[in-house]
Amino acid sequence: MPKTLPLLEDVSPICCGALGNSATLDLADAIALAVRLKALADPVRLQLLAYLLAQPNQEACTCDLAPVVKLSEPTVSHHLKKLQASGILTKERHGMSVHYRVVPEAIHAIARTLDTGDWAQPVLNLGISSQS
Amino acid sequence: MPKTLPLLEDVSPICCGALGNSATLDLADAIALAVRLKALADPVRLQLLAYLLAQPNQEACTCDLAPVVKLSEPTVSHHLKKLQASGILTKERHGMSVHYRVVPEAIHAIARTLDTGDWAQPVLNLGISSQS
DNA sequence: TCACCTTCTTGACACATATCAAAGAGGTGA
DNA sequence: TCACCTCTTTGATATGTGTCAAGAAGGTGA
Repeated sequence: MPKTLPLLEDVSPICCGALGNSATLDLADAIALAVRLKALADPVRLQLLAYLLAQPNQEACTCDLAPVVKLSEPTVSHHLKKLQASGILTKERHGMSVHYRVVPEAIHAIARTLDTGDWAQPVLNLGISSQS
Repeated sequence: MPKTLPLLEDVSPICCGALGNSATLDLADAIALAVRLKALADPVRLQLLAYLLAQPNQEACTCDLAPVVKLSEPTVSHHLKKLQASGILTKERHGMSVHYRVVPEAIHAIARTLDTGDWAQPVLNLGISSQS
């Protein structure tokens, strides 16, 4: 304890309102929302989503997506897995290839959550599965 | 070149539609949106925002905010700086203390961008200043 | 000027994440 | 079975990020 000042817990601040510590967002809820936002908060993943949204069925396979973002297929696979784990994409095998499809409700749910400020809401029960 | 297979650029995929590479989201726009989402995509910053939104004027000073998230003041200052740099908060000196205030339009703009899928839009001209 | 308060910056550290090459896994078709 | 295709996992590396202690910066009041 090298300081002579009291610890943070021992003294109440003088400066402002000293508002009654009304924590309005539980840490668990904050983490749940942050995980979904973090899945979106990457330029590569946004580009992948934009491309998928522009497709007729909002779906495409990995080999089509890699050229879109000009990255290696393992890297794209990593990003797709992350989006799928957050419930923003679903995946489905079609013969040799795997089709990823956008779940628009997932994106809308995140947008609505941000818009209304109801951040303690469950956002939408998106399963948050690890992978298929 | 240890592989005998042709490079990705040399061969067109056979699997799916071989859709004409219609890049729908420019990399610069993707980065711009990702920066804003990344500012939101942190549990601590979400808790800080939720607390600020619950205050009468949607503002508070640093010394009030540190206890809310139970972190040191330098750490909270770092998070507030990040939110301010993304245009989500504004800062203002009041005597000794500094008041941070939410810019609701900034959050609404991000939500609307996600909701409409117009990700190449400028989101809102939030200045994205480094700091004051 | 001095003591004090609030806030920010710096430096250091641990941890998370983006990326690729290489190899493995799962499927198709001869 | 074998060759081939698509996709994923693993291992390694580089970069980014959250955190704190220590000290500096900016302001107040005596």
